[in-house]
Amino acid sequence: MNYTEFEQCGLKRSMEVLSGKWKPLILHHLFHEKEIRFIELWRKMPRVSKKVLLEQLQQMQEHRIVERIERNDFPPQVAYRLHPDTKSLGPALQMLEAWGKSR
Amino acid sequence: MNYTEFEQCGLKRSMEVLSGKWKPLILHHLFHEKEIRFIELWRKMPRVSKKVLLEQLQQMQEHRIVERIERNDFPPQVAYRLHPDTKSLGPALQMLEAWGKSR
DNA sequence: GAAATGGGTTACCTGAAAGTAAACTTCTTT
DNA sequence: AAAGAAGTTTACTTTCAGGTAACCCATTTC
Repeated sequence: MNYTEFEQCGLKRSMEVLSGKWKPLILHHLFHEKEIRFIELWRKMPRVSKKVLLEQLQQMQEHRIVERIERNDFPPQVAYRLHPDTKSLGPALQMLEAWGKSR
Repeated sequence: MNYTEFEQCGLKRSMEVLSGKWKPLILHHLFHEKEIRFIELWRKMPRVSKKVLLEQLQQMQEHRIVERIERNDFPPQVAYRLHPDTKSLGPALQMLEAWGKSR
């Protein structure tokens, strides 16, 4: 019995980085908007606190799911967009979206 | 701002029922084996306790991800297989599997 | 009749995820 | 100078998924 199978399952690894209470919604928005400011995203998701939203985004950044773009304008302007690696997930996520809707 | 969007996001709904520490691995096995006994599944995943494995399976049953088949033989024989509704997820999950492996 | 089997239950514990609330920073507007 | 905006941080609390360990039940085999 090889225990490494545990770590090798690609599905598990994918799900790990995609799951989190607010991540699917973030992905949903980013797939539709291509780039969105932090504050805008927050306005679209008024039930999360800024803190938690930020945490989710930071984790997604570490996992290379999203990219953070900072323009040192004033007022501070930070935007998020999908990381290029994530774009190939589009079709899979669309299927999940449709499947989730139809139940 | 409509809060119901929160509940309507299909991606969120999908992820909710698919995520859980051991569910991706369970899915992985069920997609490969079509039907598998509880004890067999447990042997393939020796790092989960029976209790937790059972919990995951029960949740997946409630969510109509898997089906439970009971044969009242002796010793008790219970098997799990994918629920028909889940089979259409095959392609999406394969993509996630591949994506997860390639990083 | 003792032990093993397969599926499941019970009771209890722990850590990480998520929530709440407030404050900080740097600049702009009034 | 006061107030507000955008992004972030700090500190503290609550919740719950998952973990451990032991036990139950019906039958079979030794």
